[in-house]
Amino acid sequence: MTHSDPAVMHRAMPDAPTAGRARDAQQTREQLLLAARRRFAHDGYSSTTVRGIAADVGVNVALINRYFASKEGLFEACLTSASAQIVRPDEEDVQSLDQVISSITRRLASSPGKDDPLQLQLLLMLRSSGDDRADAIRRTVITTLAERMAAAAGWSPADISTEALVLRAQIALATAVGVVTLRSSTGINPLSSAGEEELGGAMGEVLHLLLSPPSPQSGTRNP
Amino acid sequence: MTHSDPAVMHRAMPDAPTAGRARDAQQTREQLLLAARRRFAHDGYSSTTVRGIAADVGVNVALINRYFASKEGLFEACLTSASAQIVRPDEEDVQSLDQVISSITRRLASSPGKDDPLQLQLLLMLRSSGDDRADAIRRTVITTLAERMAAAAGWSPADISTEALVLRAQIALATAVGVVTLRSSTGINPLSSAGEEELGGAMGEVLHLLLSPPSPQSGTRNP
DNA sequence: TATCTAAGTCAGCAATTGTTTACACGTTTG
DNA sequence: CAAACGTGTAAACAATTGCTGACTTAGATA
Repeated sequence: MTHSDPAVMHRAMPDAPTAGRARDAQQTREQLLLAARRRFAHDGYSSTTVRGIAADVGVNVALINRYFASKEGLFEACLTSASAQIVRPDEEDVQSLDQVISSITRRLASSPGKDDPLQLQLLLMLRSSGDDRADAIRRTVITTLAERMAAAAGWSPADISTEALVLRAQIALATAVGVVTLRSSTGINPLSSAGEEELGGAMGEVLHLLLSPPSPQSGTRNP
Repeated sequence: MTHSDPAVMHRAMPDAPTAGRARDAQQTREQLLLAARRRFAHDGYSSTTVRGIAADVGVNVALINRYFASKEGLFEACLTSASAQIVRPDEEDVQSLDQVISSITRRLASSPGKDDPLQLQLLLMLRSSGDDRADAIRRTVITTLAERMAAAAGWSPADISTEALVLRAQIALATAVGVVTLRSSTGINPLSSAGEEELGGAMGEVLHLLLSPPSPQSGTRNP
């Protein structure tokens, strides 16, 4: 069980060679954040080592503790960073249902690789470090994401008759989570090799079924 | 190849001293297996420590290496054990679709706790130790499980026209995986606190949509 | 140019973890 | 009963991990 170098499995070269300055704290900080997010999302918290992250970027391990105080702090920074991207304030307004669904299906089926932002962030939100504060962030993001989907489906906190949509939105989100998980964790086929055509089609059906208002003739049925 | 007793009761508390003999290797072996499966499924591979497992059972750590050679061996034993239960040979024949769906929804919505066999095994199949052999087992189990669902939906390896059902079955399985993951990992509501009524209802809709043959008017589709 | 601050490196510590070896206890059997 | 074997324990080893303090170097400034 002697692993040679775990770093080579993830990255071949240091991150974006954005040659600005030779010593740019801001840049290496973001490089560390990027590498950490990838490793945390893909390998989980405890399997990820700070030495591995530092090696990905090509800097010394001590920088992680300098910039993020601890491994836990780096993980939390990853969560808040991903949170800020996944639930953008400028999209606070309710999107249309078809918009939301097509966005999810498209970004979900884009590529089995883990470098798609949405897929990476979804995976990241499933990882737990055991820390209470980090877990709170994860819960908030997941809940907010589901509520946004529910809102697009017609849910309103005031209207009690639409309350069931929150649960249905969370199930819809769970479907996306499950698909991403199965595709990234186990590379089973045909799920992992499915293109946007097949996967997006079936996913669209499911999302429409769950989120479309329970009125007659709902959604597209595509056999 | 030691078959575990099918009538084994899952205990909620860490280790109930089933009074048989003071020193029963077979029994402590199974206790270790049980405790390991819980910890691996809930915490993942690398977060789980052999000392913790041994402490759950109340024995010395060295016994793990004695009975399972290594932590990796214990994990593999958990996988094969769960595999033997989740894909039982006596259910090799194709079940009816409604049977499969109701079974999944019922066992999935039973309890948010992680001690339900199906939920525990699904979580276990998502955990990776990095070992190739263990990953192969995981893939086989997931694939077989999805193919069983697809077969219940009418898939036949010979009939090329039913090929799409495999992908749809894997998406259905992904939904179950996602629900279990979200319920166990993040305790978000209302998903985590949803009873068999609400959760089973929506899950049944999704599974029927994905697995019902695309013929006219299939099943109940109205919430 | 000389200097000062920030950016980064280096070596090592303390704790944890998987694993092994030697030993003790209890059960069976001659 | 006593030897023999199986079951379990205790202590320690080697490797890894997160983290720290002292040191070095690059880049800006006076």
